[in-house]
Amino acid sequence: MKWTELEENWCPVARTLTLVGDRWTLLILRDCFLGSSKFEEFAANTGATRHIISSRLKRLVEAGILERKLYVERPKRYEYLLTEKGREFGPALMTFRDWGKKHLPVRRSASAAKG
Amino acid sequence: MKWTELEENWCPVARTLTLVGDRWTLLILRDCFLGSSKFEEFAANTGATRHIISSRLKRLVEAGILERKLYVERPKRYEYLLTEKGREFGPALMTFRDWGKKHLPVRRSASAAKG
DNA sequence: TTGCTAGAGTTCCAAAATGGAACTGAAATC
DNA sequence: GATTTCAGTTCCATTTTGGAACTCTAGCAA
Repeated sequence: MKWTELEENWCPVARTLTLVGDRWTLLILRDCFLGSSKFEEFAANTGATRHIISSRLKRLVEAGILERKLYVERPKRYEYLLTEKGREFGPALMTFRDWGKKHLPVRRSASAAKG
Repeated sequence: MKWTELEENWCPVARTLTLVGDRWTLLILRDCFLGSSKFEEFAANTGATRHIISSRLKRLVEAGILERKLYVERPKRYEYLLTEKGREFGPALMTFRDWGKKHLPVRRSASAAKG
C-alpha cells in the first residue's frame, strides 16, 4: 500500500502519520517549538538536506501546520511560523521527548561533553 | 546527515525518532495497542509490505519495545508483545490519535464504506 | 501420498525517496 | 568587483519501499 493512501484511513493515527510520519518532519516541528522559523535554521538544526527541508516545509504549509510569511521585502525572505493547528501538535512532541529521555539515554564516552 | 546518526543526538525527540520516525513503525505499534501480536495481523492491518513488517519488528524487538515470544512449538510460531517500555509509548499514540481526530477528519464520498 | 491451507518470513526487482554537493538569484557588504 | 547571506532548485548515486513470488514447517483432507 502506498503511503499517501493512508490519508483516508479510518484511523486518526494513520492519517496524522501521512503528515508527520516520515524521517524528518517531526524534527522540523521540534525546531519550530524551540524557536526556529528560517529555512537555514531548519537545515542546520535538523541535519536534513535542503532538498528534504524544502519538500517538508511545503507539505506542512499546505496542511496548515505552518504559515509561510514574508519577513523581508527585498530580497524576498520567508519564514515559517506555527499556526494554531501546528501549536496543538506540541503535546505529541512532549510525549516523544519524555519517552526518549526515559528510555533512550545517550550513551556517552567518558570524555563527551554534556551538550 | 544519515538517519541513524541521530541515535546519539542531544535531543530526546530525535533519538526517539530513530526508532519510530519512519513510515510504518507507529502503525505497527498502534496495532499492538489494539490487540494485534502476529506478523500476519500487522501485515493485514497496516497495509505495509511483509518486507517492511519484518524489518520493523526486528528493530522494535532489538530496541526492547516488543518481545518476540514463541507461542507454538511445532511449527515454530512467534508473536510480538509490548514490553513495559513499549506500553509507555501509549500516551504518544494517544496524542497522535487526538490530533488526527481533531485536525484531519476523513473526507468521505457519499458511498464510501467505513472500513 | 498428493494437494491445500496457514503462519512467518525471505528474495527479487522496479519505483520512489533520500543524501550530498553544486548551482541559482537577489541584494547587502567588503 | 568579490564575497556573503538567505532561500531555494537541480543533479546524481545510494537507500528504502512497494509488490509479488517463493520458502519452510506442519496440520488436515481426499
